[in-house]
Amino acid sequence: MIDIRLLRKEPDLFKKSMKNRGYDEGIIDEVLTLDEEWRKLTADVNNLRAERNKISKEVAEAKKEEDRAKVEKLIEKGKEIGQKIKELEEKQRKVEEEQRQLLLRVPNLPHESVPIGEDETYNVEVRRWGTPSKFSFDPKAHWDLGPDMNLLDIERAGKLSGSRFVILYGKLARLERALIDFMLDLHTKEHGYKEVWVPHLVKRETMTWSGQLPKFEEEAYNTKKDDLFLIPTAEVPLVNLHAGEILKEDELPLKYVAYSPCYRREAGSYGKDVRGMVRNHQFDKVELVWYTTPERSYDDLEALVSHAEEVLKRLNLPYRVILLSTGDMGFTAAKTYDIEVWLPSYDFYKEISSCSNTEAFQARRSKTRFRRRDGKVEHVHLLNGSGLAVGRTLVAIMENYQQPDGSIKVPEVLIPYVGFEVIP
RNA sequence: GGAGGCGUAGCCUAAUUGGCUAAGGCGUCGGCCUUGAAAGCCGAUGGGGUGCAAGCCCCGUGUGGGUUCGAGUCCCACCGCCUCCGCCA
Repeated sequence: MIDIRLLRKEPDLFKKSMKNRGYDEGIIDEVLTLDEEWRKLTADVNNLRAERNKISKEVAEAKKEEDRAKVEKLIEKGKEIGQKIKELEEKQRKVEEEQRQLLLRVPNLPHESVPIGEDETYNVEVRRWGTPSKFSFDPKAHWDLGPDMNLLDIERAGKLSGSRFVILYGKLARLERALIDFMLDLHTKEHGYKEVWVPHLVKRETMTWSGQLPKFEEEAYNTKKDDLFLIPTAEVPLVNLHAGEILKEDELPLKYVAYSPCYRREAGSYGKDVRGMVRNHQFDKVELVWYTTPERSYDDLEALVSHAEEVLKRLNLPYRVILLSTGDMGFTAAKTYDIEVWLPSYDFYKEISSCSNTEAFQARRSKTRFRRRDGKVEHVHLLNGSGLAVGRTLVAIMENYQQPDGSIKVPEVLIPYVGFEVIP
């Protein structure tokens, strides 16, 4: 949710933002019109309520004086005002709800450091690490490597669940589990995160607070009977952990890490990444979330990105970091870095982590605030990032660590976790 | 799933048969005092509207409705927590 007061003061800022993101900017004027109406109604209702409060007091006084005629007269007047209030309140509620529905569809304001452009071609590469793997032989894609050794089963997954699901067996399944463990260990032991185990089903409000709803309902799996949603990322439970709470400035920043499966319908991605396990309806992810203050949130974002990068460095996987342009950024983000890992099957870099500062956008929706040392209460800034997408990390290892004989070497740091050095 | 109980501000706790400003304590912040601190004293400590401002007004007792001139208090629904029973990996 954007700040309505800032919108009143600087509507052009938001119109520009909408345009830069490729949204319809007309919604801003609609919101402002409704806002004006709302303020007028609010003033009117408030005045009437003040009058009613006055009458109520007079009734109490008249009763004490046992002036029955006066009591009758006042009650009559009070009834009249009450009726008027009811009418105006109903109007006000309607306008308010209408405005809320519009506001929930306005994306976050991009930070000034974000490149302006309509799509990913305006993204800016920030840095590269490592050099793309070179092979003395013709490297295979993971969708050939896995099935060849009978460890990745896409056909049977299709039988059970349809397209965009996979089954892993034996050493590959073990490697997936080891990656989760390795990432959690790194972030908790070396980067100071607190491990959290979260629910995978959440309420509609929870999805709304973190920004997935109402705009992206098509993207989420929903259990009709209870109106619960399967989380598309652990970001959802993590950024709502302190909804409605007032945190202390001294306890910030709070750094959380959670492993969870992620469930996504991938409704708008037909024909994209159809082979293998790069884009599945269910995948594992280790997610990093920060609760922090406005003064330091952008420095903290850099730290968060470096924590995600560290995973790739330890695994010795080549990657690059991209600063997303306004047109390519997600709805809730003010600024986003993507980390892309080198995938031989794509002969290019592929997204493996997305790290964003949402500033107060999500916190405003979930009413997550903190009390400053001087007593002032303010919304926290919320950061989130993958550290990393586990399935894609597995893919990257398979493809980058493959050997001429078709086997896959296990990255050094993972050997203690899995207890073997080569797959199969 | 069934029965009962509970939900007040950052925290803890009050509020007559519905009636003046939700009382009090703790914590936090600011000020006075002090060489510094503690103690003590004074003030502030949820959201919104309006106004250049001082200020004025409204809302806020888990959430949403209802009854009433007037609701923390009465009624309904929902959410959450606790206790017990049932079921269950």
